[in-house]
Amino acid sequence: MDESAAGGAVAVDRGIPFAEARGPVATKDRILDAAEALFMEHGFEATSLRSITTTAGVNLAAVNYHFGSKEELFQAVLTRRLDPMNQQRVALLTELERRAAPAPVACEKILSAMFIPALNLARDPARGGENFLRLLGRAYADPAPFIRQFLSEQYAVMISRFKTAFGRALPELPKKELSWRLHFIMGALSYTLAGTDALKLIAELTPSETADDEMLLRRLAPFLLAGLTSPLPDSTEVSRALDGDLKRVR
Amino acid sequence: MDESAAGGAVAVDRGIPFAEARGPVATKDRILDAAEALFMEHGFEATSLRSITTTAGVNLAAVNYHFGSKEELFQAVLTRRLDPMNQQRVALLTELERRAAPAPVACEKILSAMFIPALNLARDPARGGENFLRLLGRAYADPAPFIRQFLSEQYAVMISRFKTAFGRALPELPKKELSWRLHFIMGALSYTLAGTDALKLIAELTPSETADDEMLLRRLAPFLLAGLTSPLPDSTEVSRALDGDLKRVR
DNA sequence: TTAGGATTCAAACGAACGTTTAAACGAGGC
DNA sequence: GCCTCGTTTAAACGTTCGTTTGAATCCTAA
Repeated sequence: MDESAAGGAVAVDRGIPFAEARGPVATKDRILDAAEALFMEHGFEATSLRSITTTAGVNLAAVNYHFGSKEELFQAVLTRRLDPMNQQRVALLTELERRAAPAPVACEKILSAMFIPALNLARDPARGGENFLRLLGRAYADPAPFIRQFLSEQYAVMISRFKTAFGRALPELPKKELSWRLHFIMGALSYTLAGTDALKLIAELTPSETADDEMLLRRLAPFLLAGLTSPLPDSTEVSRALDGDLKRVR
Repeated sequence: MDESAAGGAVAVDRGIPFAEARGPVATKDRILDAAEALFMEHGFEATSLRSITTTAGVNLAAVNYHFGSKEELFQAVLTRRLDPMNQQRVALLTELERRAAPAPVACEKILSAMFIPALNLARDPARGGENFLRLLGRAYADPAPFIRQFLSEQYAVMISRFKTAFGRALPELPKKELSWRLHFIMGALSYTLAGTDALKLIAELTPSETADDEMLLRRLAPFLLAGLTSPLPDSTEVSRALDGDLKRVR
């Protein structure tokens, strides 16, 4: 069953194959679209296969037939958009490095290579594309082991490349500090993209404002660039403020 | 049933009440401790009441008897630690404002008033306290409506106070921009505290490093301060880099 | 046209879930 | 002593879940 499913996937991806189109959209794509929307809205655990197949207008057993399991379906939903995005990120960075060589690429350029593919994804006219980033942001924080492992593998190559690039752009910054700042950047990015309504309301931002991914990333990028290029933490004011006030509170 | 549960809670919180202690720890607290640990590890949906009551060593029906429902139990788990933390944040800020008056409190001081109570929570010797921040970070990204609404209400007062303080410290910054930056700060903070293993590994940080909440917040605070106090986004390099490169990629 | 593999379908499976029930328990007050 | 009431207990409730089954259906290739 796994064999047939994998074979079907290859055939579908290559365009109109032999005969598995049912109506305007093939079953597999209908499932992916419905799953993407529902996973995004309710999360992985709270989304049932029955709601997915009902929304997609396909039989309940179709998911297990085409994808094997609910977990594999979730990974397929992520892969469909994540894989091209990360490939585009690496391609952009490679092009930037080629142009700047032998000098290192500037920090703001490297950051833009991370953000532009995310922007393109946010503007994908394909159904659900404009909200996919929310699903991605939520997946980052999901405790399910299979999701965490999947994301680790998906991002490993890209993060490694960007870390090297940032290291060249910021030679004076210790490697460990760079690791932390990259961690913070990925955190702020994914959290912001997840766009939970809870804290949106707290920040007194209207839904129409938070729904505009492009404006969101345009504001986030300078914010993160400032943090990334800031002086070492031990010599800044907050650390001293923490030191002074902690003694008083403890 | 709700009445009796509420009455029991008050009695327990006041110390050793009439006669509801069963062993060293009362039933309600045993449930809260077990629920906190399991919710933290598996999330809300993936944690069953049976696993909680088994871990706590109490009867399955005890949760519905004492808390009413699984959702109310989750809120009780959060409230137990979140309420004191946010109250401490507001108290710290109030004290800072009293000392600085009539001048505005400096940004780094305001930030420290947000971070110090989180640090104290991370170091709480009470069982599970050191890992509670992870649960909190995950709750931020949870799509369940009752969680989002609960967090909104819990944070509304505190965020409003801090937003006003930041507004005084950064008078030249437009209100809208400040809202966004606060949103980014809350995002980076909660995401970092959630501490998903997936991206930890990506950042090549060892588990022992990421488990140290104090060091984590000490590195995060300067990072966020730099972003908070950075120049307006439209005049920075990233925005221009985005403008230039976007045309090429699109 | 026919054989055969891929796909769809209705139905059911067993397990796990949150919640409810009614009886049993245990300590204090009259 | 018995009655009361908060609490605990074992058992079962009804529902929903992901997955499996086996026959029906469709399309292509021979």
